[in-house]
Amino acid sequence: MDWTDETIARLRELWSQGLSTAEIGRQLSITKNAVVGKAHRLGLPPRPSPIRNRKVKDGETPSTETPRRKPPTRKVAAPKAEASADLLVEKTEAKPAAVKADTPKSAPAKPSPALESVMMSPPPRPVAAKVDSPARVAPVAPEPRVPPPVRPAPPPRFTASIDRPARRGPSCCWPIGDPGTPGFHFCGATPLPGKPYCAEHAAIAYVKIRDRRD
DNA sequence: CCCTGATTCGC
DNA sequence: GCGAATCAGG
Repeated sequence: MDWTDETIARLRELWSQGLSTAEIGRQLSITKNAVVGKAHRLGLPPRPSPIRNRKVKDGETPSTETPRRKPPTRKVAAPKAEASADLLVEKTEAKPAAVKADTPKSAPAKPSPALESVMMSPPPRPVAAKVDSPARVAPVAPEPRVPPPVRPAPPPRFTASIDRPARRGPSCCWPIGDPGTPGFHFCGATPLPGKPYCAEHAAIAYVKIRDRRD
């Protein structure tokens, strides 16, 4: 994976948006492992893990709770046939679980799974018109759809850090270019009141399905 | 089983 | 530094 500043920026963006690692990976055409790994290396704020923290309480009794970690049976690649009889099994290195005090980070309000699903799942990309469903005529919907892949969610409290347009305040988040190609950016124009897109892109975004009159 | 993120560790 | 393999919880 070529982690250019561009891709990293997008990773951070998607990560901050609360997308799942798998979802980010799909958009970046990489595996979720790569996403998570890179995110950690970048020091991105960890998001609520599905698994419980091995220990959140500092005053726990290690008597019964021993960091029983399964011996990592790495078998990623065929090991070299260097079998030195000298080195025997004797390196039983027990690694105590890191008992670092959890950082008091206030939990960011993350969008509901259902909500983010509804705004992420069916993304007929306005960009990179890839046709995977030939039968995409018009599912019936009296209300304006939100096809753009990027979330129309309100901008997070992060005024900086992420690749927000230079100008502050609301900006059109219509994606310009294909997410995954250099030069990708958001429109950034002044959006319509109450809309995440500018007038130009809102017209595209909120396409009326009832275009077809039969 | 599916999903999720976290961690490890060979490369 | 990278990420597949693996772990582990829901």
